[in-house]
Amino acid sequence: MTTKRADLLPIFEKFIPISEAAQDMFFSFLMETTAPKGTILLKPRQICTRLYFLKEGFAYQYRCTEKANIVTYFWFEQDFITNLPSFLTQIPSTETIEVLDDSILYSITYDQLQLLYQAYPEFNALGRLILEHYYLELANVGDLFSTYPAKSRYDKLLQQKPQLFQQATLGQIASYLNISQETLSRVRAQKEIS
Amino acid sequence: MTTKRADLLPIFEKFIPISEAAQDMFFSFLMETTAPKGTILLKPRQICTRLYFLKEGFAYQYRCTEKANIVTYFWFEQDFITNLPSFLTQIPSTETIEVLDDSILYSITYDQLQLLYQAYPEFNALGRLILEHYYLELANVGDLFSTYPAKSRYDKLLQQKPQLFQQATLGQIASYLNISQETLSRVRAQKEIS
DNA sequence: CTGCTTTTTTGACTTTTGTCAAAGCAAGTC
DNA sequence: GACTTGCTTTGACAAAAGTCAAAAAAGCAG
Repeated sequence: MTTKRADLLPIFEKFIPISEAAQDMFFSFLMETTAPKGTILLKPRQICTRLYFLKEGFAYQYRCTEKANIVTYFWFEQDFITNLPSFLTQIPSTETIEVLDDSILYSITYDQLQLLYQAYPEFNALGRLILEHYYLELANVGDLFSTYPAKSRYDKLLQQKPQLFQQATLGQIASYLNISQETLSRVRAQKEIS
Repeated sequence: MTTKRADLLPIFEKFIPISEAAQDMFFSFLMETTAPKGTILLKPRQICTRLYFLKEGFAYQYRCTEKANIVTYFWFEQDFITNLPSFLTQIPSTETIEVLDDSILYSITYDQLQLLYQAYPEFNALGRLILEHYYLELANVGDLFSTYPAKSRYDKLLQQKPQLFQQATLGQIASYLNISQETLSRVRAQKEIS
């Protein structure tokens, strides 16, 4: 499908050029799916076998605890979705990935990716560069959480991911920020005054 | 130096085999340094140009704020030390890396590493695998910080990194856990009773 | 052993955040 | 327009953690 190529190639090329042959193998593996709002991409105790590219839509990840669901990540359009801890190690995930809006996804499996790594060394460079990108992303999230108090965390997130506040509910955002919904509400009210 | 080879090769081989030629290039770049306790490996506003391997010793990273220094990472023997955000992007660091015990370090520069990536594709695979390892490590740290309350964080860290409690002061550990030293002290006292 | 310094603990009090419960708002449906 | 249903805000109170100050304990040098 030419549209998949048109969607993904520019993203790859931002990192590193990929040979025609490698591209062909990659796109022959790539699967397109539509996922209606509420679709679960990964369940707890399940091994994450797919790496998704979110062409269109919105998704999030959460961990179920006795008390509540703790939101741990959000994905927007053009993001690569996967539970990296489970995907990289191929051990069961502790988290759930759920689609929050009707979405269009492209995906390949872990095994297919390993074949690509073996067949085309340049794919290792791409994998490394994309991983570097996600490492920096995660480091950024870590930064967010070392911030104190609640209000500063809110401000930082608002600045870093303004889109989030238009797509997620305040309950989900509060959970992600690791503060109660009530505290988030009060923090926002306070904000308006100053 | 044969000793560097003996120290590092087994670690590489755990991930992926490296050709003789690639090894030769790598070890020709590798520099050995001794760093007495208190040595600063990276200062804020400085670009992190080196990737270190901590053969022997103990080191940590902290961010200076108006109020205090916030500890953000610890490294033990056999760890790779670098400020990845600065090293990967080659933009100035916001953190300080300091050696807490007399240490022996091996290191290569960012530019040397790029030469290795270009000259030997297999190095990309190694880079990717090591990065995967550090991603998982960081995800783990993130996990630690999503834990609430203070006592649970302490328990988790105690379980995950018992060595830490023998090498770092409680003040440093409290800062790393993002709780006050007094709270950490009380949490530990509480622990003894039960 | 003795005095010094550094680290850790304890106490009293304050601030921040969480919890529970109820009320307010908004969007969509009949 | 009235009625669900889901999301957000507000209020009252409780719990957790921070701060400041001082005491106790542990390490070290002479």
